[in-house]
Amino acid sequence: MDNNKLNFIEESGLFFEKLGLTRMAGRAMGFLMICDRDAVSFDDIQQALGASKGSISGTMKMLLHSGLVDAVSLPGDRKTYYRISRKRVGEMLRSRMKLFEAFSELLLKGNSLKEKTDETTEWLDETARFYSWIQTEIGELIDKWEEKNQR
Amino acid sequence: MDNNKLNFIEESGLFFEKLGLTRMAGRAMGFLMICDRDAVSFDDIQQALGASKGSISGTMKMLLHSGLVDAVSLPGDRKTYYRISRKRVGEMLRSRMKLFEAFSELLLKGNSLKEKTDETTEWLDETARFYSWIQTEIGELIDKWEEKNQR
DNA sequence: CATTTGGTTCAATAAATATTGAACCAAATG
DNA sequence: CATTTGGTTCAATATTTATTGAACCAAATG
Repeated sequence: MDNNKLNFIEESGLFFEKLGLTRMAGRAMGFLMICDRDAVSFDDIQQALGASKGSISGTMKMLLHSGLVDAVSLPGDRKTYYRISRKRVGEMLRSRMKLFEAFSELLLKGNSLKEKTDETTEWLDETARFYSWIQTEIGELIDKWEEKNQR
Repeated sequence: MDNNKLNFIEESGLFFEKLGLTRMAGRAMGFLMICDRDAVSFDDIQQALGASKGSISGTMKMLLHSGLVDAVSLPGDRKTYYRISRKRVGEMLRSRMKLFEAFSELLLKGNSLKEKTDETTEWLDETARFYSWIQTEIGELIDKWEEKNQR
């Protein structure tokens, strides 16, 4: 494969690793992005990434589970093909928003354990309100985008 | 220490671990949140978390570097004290927005490597525009919050 | 019903990361 | 200027996580 493409795949690996996926999953995403094939088989991916079957099997399962990738099957073909999920663009971010709500809750729980009222109390409270608020607002932004970019 | 507090500290450890910090750094954040002391010394933290000096040293350095924690010094006292950063609430999120811009750029780079125009091309383009757009919008939301919650 | 295909599973291993603990250092104190 | 304090540094170790590869399995094919 073209060297630029190989570099891109590695770059993608490192990027998704920063988001908490494995490097291999990030590579697979990178490959799916640029491979110029509509549906990519297990074998194609294994070849392209030069990894073991076991590793690809685990990787694709986690990408499917996380919703980043869809499986596609074709009639008269036992292989499973993979492609980047075609669900609405904001879905990925929407699911990340759950973390914000969880953060907000953690902060409130922290506050409830405090025995003194001080500047930290205030910080905990404001930060909790901030994350809870902005998570809702971001949800609305996502809706707005999706309405405008209707399928 | 109270058992609820110890549990909270562990919970905080796990939460921040999900965000990509170390568990120990998350524990330190948890402790700083609920310790009911304005300034907490290295030694206090080490005691509370039952870890080695080396581990606490590295942990506090990374929390300082990431901007989550501030160092405080007191006149006539050589110790360094630590507390949760008092910078504006949205700063933490604002810095995360750089990831969105980076994601957008990764997607565009991917697109530039494609040789065919297909549904993936479209996805890459729309998703890149989405993340770039929403990152700006979120920046504005943060501004709005900070204006309303003026210090 | 034997063989091939398209994987999955899992124990072993490799690689990456976090933690310890001892040695060390600079600044403050006696 | 010797000692104490408040750490830092770093090699060794422990822990966690990812990857391999061989054994395995079910469904499709011959």
